[in-house]
Amino acid sequence: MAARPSSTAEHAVEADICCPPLLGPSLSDDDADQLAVTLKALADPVRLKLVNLVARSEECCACDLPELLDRSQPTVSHHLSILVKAGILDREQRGKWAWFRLSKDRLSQVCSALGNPDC
Amino acid sequence: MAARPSSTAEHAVEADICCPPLLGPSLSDDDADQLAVTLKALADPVRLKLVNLVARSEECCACDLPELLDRSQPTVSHHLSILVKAGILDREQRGKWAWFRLSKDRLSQVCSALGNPDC
DNA sequence: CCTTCATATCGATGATCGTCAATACATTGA
DNA sequence: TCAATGTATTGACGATCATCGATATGAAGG
Repeated sequence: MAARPSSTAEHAVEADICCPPLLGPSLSDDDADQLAVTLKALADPVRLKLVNLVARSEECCACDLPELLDRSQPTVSHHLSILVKAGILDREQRGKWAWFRLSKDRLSQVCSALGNPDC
Repeated sequence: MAARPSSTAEHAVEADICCPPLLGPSLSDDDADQLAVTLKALADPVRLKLVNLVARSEECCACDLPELLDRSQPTVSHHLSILVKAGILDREQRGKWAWFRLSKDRLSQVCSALGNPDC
């Protein structure tokens, strides 16, 4: 043999109907781009800790975060804006303070896009 | 008032016990770093399409991927090695061809780290 | 061996990213 | 309106990244 390899697994497209798009049917260029944008927003240690802090506290005042993260105020503000732009956090202005909450929908979307492990 | 803001939500740490680490208890620096590494590996459109292709076909020969992804052979090889190093794909050499399969464990880990939406 | 061919590595380049100091903007209270 | 203060934006810098052409590695067949 050695002409051209063919998979030993017969069932090319099978099961996994419950888990679009990553484990499910074909992933379009647009879907891949969009999912990558959201994952990029999460793929940073400082932003993960931000999400974790906000999730644990139900809501967080921006004024506390530079100290908690050991980062400068501009850096924290930068990361917060990325998370808000990605739809992962919601921002609310109260007087001169900015409060942030988790927007759980987006995290659920990412989770199901990665394929529910219970499939 | 205006001395120092305090959250309007009384229950600071609550529920979400089922979903460590992102939505659960405190996320350590090491956990944040490790999760960020895995998410970075996924946070690229080409790599997402790679994972999707492999997942849909049960296994994939590297020889087909440059054409399917419209990328050069070195670029595809580079992305594959990142996914293998991140534990997302498994590599198996068969003769002169390299075959790749999904290592579902790692995706499940990421999914539960992001917090199961069924909480 | 030697050739063929699939894949990996190297080197380079342009783009994006994380970070901070400096500065601008916005809200409050006097 | 002015001073104080919380937050966002700007500008810059070093680091990392995605990409490809050229080249090296490695396996199969003659």
